Amino acid sequence: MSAATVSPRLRPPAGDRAAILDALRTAGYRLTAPRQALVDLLVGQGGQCFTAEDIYGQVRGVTPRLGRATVYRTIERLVELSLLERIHADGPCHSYVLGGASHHHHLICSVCGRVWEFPECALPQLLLDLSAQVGFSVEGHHVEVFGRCAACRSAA
Amino acid sequence: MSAATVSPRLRPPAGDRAAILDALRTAGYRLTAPRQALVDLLVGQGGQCFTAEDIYGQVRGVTPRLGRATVYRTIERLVELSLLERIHADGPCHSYVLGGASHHHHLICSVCGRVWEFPECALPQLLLDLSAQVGFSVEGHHVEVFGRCAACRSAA
DNA sequence: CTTCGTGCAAAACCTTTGCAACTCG
DNA sequence: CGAGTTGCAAAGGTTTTGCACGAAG
Repeated sequence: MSAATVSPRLRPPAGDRAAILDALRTAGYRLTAPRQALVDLLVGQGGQCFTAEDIYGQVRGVTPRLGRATVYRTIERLVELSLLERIHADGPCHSYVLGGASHHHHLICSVCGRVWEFPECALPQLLLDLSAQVGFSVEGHHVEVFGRCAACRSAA
Repeated sequence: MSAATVSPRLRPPAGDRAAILDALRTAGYRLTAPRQALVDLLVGQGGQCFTAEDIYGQVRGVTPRLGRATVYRTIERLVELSLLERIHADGPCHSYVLGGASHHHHLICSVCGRVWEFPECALPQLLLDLSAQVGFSVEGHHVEVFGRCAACRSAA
């Protein structure tokens, strides 16, 4: 990949354990052991997207007593705080990626599931103009681009 | 709404009962009574998005003997034929809208759930350029804009 | 201490599947 | 008729909830 020459550039998804725990504490949530274990796991996903059930499966190997409900509740909390972003990929219900704090969009590899973020909002003015035409007040938007990343293309 | 002056314009989602039945037949599927009842219901959604369970709930009042499995199987078939489009809105799993045959994007009212389609692909060249930078081969993309439609704004 | 969080288990959902009966073409 | 469809019921999966115990601040 030679992405370094043009801007805006792509950057790897954020996954800062300390920052996440900090945000949790700041929001008034307790820093419990299960939450820390889960944050560790999430950071360990390396920017790939995952489902709640994925995480539950993985956590069983590390902290077997950690319950399914805690996984779901923690994920929900992180989404509320925009530390985790729910992405709307196909498949068994919701997937998530780390690092939803800043506004951005996704580039999703259909082979390996890895996600890249667009650090800038690339929504064209055109869409906003069209929305205004029908009296629409835009509250948010979501852009997903699907394709094959370089690694998966060369592997084929 | 005064959308008529600028192009590309918005158009209401397609919902042509005859065309759908025709497409089903052309694809080699039988035109059974349950399928026709379901198509009627889908057309009757008036461009709003819905879940499979929504449809099942509604069909019970009209054709009580029509089973849940038939609803799910019919929806799947229509999606395969691009007569129905799976949209990735939040909420209890998958939602759908009628009229996925042409490439377009969605404008979704967060209050009433009504969906407008962008008849043209408005994905900015920028995103494609960025994708190319990281060696990504783009296979598809999906754009959703959330907001409040004119009717829901004036109702507030 | 008091409140918030956890684990467990069960419940609630949504979706898919197996199979005998049925019906469109 | 015969292949494709349907209904029913049950299974499979995911997500949510209730509650008593436990831990954090």
